[in-house]
Amino acid sequence: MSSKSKVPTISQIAERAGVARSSVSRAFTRPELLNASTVIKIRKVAEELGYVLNSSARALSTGKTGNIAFLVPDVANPYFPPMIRSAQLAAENLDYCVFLADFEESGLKEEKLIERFAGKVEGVILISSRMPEERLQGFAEKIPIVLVNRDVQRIPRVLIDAGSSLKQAVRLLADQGHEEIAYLSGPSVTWTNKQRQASISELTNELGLRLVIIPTEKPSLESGQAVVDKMISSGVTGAIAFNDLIAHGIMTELNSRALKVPNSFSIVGCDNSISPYTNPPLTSVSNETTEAGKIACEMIMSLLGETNSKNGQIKVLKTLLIERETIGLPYK
Amino acid sequence: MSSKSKVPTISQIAERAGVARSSVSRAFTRPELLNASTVIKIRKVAEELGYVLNSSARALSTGKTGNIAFLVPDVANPYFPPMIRSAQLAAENLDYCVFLADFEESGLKEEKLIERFAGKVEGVILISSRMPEERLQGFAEKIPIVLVNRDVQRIPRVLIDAGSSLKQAVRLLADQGHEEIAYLSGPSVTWTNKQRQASISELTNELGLRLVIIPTEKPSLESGQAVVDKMISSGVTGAIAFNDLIAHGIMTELNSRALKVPNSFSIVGCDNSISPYTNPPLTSVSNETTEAGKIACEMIMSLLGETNSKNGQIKVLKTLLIERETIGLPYK
DNA sequence: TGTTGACATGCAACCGGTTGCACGGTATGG
DNA sequence: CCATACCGTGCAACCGGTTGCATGTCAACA
Repeated sequence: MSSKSKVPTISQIAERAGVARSSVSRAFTRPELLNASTVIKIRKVAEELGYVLNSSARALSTGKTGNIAFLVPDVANPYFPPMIRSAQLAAENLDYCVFLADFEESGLKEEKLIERFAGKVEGVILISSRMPEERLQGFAEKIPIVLVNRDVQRIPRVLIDAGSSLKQAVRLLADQGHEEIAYLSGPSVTWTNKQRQASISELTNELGLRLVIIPTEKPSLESGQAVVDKMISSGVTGAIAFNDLIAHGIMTELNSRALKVPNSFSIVGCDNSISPYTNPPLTSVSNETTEAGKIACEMIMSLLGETNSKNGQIKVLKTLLIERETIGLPYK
Repeated sequence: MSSKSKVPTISQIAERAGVARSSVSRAFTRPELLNASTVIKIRKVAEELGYVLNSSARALSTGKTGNIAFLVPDVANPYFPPMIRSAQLAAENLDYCVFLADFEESGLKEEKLIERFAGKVEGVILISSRMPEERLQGFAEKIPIVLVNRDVQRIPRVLIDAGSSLKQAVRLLADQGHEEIAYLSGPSVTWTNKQRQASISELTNELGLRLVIIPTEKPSLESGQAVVDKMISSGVTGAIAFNDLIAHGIMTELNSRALKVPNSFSIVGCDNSISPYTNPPLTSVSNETTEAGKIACEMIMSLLGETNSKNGQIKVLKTLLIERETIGLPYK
C-alpha cells in the first residue's frame, strides 16, 4: 500500500497559496507579470509540495512540445555518436529534449519512425536518410525536417563533402604508382556513398587509373572482411573504403592471409572514426561530425521560429585527409 | 504565404465522417467497440485528411506519455552506443519512445536532466549514475528509475560485474612473472570503478603483488596519455586500465617513447570497445552491454505496469576476458 | 477631487484526446 | 408478444496547464 506520492497540479498549489491557477502558471512562465512577493510565495509552496510541471498539459495548450527527434541509421556506428552528442547538447541549451532512434539502415523503418514521432516533436533531424525523395518532401510539408548528408531540394540540409579529401587520397595512391584501385562502396542509396564514389571516379578517370567498384553489404567490419576475395581477384593494388569500419575489416582479413598493409596492399578509410586505433593506423578522411550535429540542430531551431519557412538553406562542411600508415608502394 | 497544412483533429475527422469525436477516438484506440464498417469509414477519412494523433493530448488524458529517458555519462564513449541502441530497440517494440541525454560525467547535470525529464517521461534509465545515493532515492520515490552499473538499495538495477575477468587478468600477469602492477582508475565515484578496483586489489593482495593505484582525469584517450609518466616512475611492469580508451592512450604514449607493448610493458583494457582495433590488439574484458540495455528497458517497463512496485530487483551480468596481444613478460 | 492609466490578479475558455455513462435499436429467450 | 441483454454510438466531463479579457486597486496628474 505505497502511498502514491502523486505530483501536485497547479490547482493544488493555487489553493494552498491562496491564489488563482493562472497566477501559479504565470509564476513559472511570466513572473514579470506578477508581484515579486507573490511569485516567491507561489514558488515556495510549489517547492514544498514537490510540484513538477506536466509537459503534456503545457504542450497541449501552447502547441509546443519542446522536443525534437534525431534519427540515425545505426547508433553503434562510431561515426554517429559525436554528432548525436553535439546535437543533443545544442538542443538542451535551448531547453529542448531530443528523442533518439535507430532506423537500422532502412528507409521503411525511417518512415515508421517519423510517423511515430510526428505527434511528439516539433521537428526532425534525419541523418543519412534512405527514404525516397518524394516521401521526404511529403513529410517536410507536415513537419520541419533537417537533413544531414542527404541532398534534397527545398529541405534544409547539412552536407559533409569528403570529395576533395578523397581525391587527395587518389592522388596519393597514384603518386605511389598505383594504377588500379578499388572503391569499396557503402549503402548505395545514400547521398554520402554516391558523392564519395563520384569524386573518386572523377579523378581516376582524369588520371587514367582503373577504378573497380566493389559493393559491400553493410558499412561494417564484417562486410569489409567479406569482400576481400573479390577485391584481390580484381587485381587492384590499393583501395579506398566507404568508411573506417569496412577498411578495418579488410585489413583484418588481409592480415589473416599474411598480407601486410601497407607493404602488400594500400588502403584508405573514411570518417576518421576508428582509424587512429587500427593496426597499422589507417589513413582516413576526417570530417566535422560534431559541427554537423550542432548546425543541424540550429537549423531546426531556426525553422521552428519562423512562419514563412525560408526553406532550402544548405551548409556544406569540409573534410581533411589524415595521412597515417596504410599507403605504400604497389605490390607486384 | 504558405498555406499551413495544419494537421486535423478528431473533431474534424468526426464532422467529416458524420460521427461523434468519441467514435473517432475509439476507432484508433479500441476499434473492437465499434462496428467494423464504422472503423473503416473513420480510418479512411482520417487518412484522407492526413490525421496525426496529438500525443500531448492523449498523454494528458491518459496520464501516460509513452516515453522514457535514457541518461548516459558520455554518448561518444564507445562503451555506451550499443547499450543505447538495444534499449531503444526494446522500447520501440513496446511502442515507447526514448529521450537520450548526456550528463557529461557530472552528477549535477544528471539531476538537472532528471528534473527536466520528470514531466515528460514515465521512467528513467540511468547509466553509471554519479548522483549521491540520497538524491537517487528521492527521485526514485517520484518516478520509476532503473540503474545500470550503480548499486543502490531498493532501486532496480543491472550490474555488469567485471570482477572475475579482471582477476583472471591479474592472474595472467602474475603467471608471466609481473610482481608490480598498476590500476589506472576511472571516475572515482562510480560503482564500476570501485568494483573493478576492489576486485583487482583483492587478488593482488592474495597473490602478494604490489598494486599501485593511479587515478586518471577522465576515462579517455588523452587521460591515458597523461598518466604514463607517473605510471612508469612507479616502477610497475604491467597495468590494467579502467577502460580501453585509457589503455589505448597509454599504448600510444608508450609507443611515442619507443616502449613496445607487450615487450616493454604489459597492459589490459576493459569494455572491449576499441580493443580489437588497437595496435597491437588489446587484451580486454568483454561485457554484455547490449544485453544490459535491453534488460534495463524491460525492467523499466515492468515497473510501469505494476502498482505495488516490487522494488530492488537486481540483475548481474557476467563478463569475459578476451586475450589478445598486450600481455608479455615483465621488462627489467 | 475626478480622471486616467498602470499594475496585479482572477475568470473562464481553450488545447485535443479519452472514457464512464446514458440511450436507442435490435436480437434473443420465455 | 413482451422482457432482457447486448451492441453501437453519442454526450459531456475531465486531464493540467495557458492566455485574452475583465476586474479591482492605487498612484499620478490635471
